[in-house]
Amino acid sequence: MTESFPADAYRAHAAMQKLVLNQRDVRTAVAEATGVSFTRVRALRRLVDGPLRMSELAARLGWDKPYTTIVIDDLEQRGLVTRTVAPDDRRAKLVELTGQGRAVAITAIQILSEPAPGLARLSEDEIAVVAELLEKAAADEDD
Amino acid sequence: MTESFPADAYRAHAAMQKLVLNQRDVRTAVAEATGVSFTRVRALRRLVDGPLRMSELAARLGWDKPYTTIVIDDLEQRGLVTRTVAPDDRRAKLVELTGQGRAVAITAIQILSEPAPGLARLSEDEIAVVAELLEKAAADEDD
DNA sequence: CACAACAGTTGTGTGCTAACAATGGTTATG
DNA sequence: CATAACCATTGTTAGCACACAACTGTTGTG
Repeated sequence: MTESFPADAYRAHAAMQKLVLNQRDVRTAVAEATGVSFTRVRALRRLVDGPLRMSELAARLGWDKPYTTIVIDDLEQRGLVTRTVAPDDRRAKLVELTGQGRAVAITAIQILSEPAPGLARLSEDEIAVVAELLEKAAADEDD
Repeated sequence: MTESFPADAYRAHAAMQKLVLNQRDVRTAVAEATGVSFTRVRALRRLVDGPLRMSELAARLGWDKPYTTIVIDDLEQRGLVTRTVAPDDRRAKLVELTGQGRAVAITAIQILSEPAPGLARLSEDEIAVVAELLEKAAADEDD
């Protein structure tokens, strides 16, 4: 935490913030495009690789179980996920995307992965350099 | 909007998102460190360069006036800003940071400008290159 | 089979982020 | 000087993002 970065690190970080956080808040953009709040979209995104139990989902999203129930209730009512009893444990429920839910998740992913317009100011070679270096820096966890 | 970026732009963007959005949400970190919600801190940050009228502040933050009133009420009660009648127009109020309010704003700015830990994985020369290129890409508006 | 451990739900409550309509006081304009 | 335009506030309403306690039903264990 007290790593004492070189001044360029602060410049780079500030520039990244501008590029990533600029266009009137990504969360708002996702929510408007999908009609689902960003937090709920996070849940949908977690499910694209396959169904999860409520408790698994809660753990990965960092939510407590009651809150997860509320969110999934809402998504189920909207027809974006289904809840079925787990075959191996009647206590557990498997939450799974519907076709519609998958479509919403994909829309969100596309919006989130759309590069910041400012990157167009760089040449292809420059972008390649940036991509290379930043990927080295970001070898971490996920959202 | 349909600019068709090279694949590296997507890679760079994804890496930036990881770096910027990783550490358990900057907004939460700021709120916890200052005891003031991130949205309210935004108002404080707008005031570091000098007092503003309510309507000015509202316009710059993209809020409507009633909501701005609520936020400033709260900040005033906490002793972070003062409200005084504008000398040239008795309808208008000038909102100004107190010493304490300025301290909160500065704390927030420091947290927000702290580089992502992952950047430590790059050499000083690499960071310099990244800073150079990203600043070229981010020649835009503000928060 | 009693009982602890676990999965999920319900219920309650809090704070934040707004939006909109209506109102009162102040300034500019015809 | 009447009236429109403007500044800020109050009041109302609503959705969202959680947290915690208590409860039902299910599974595993001694």
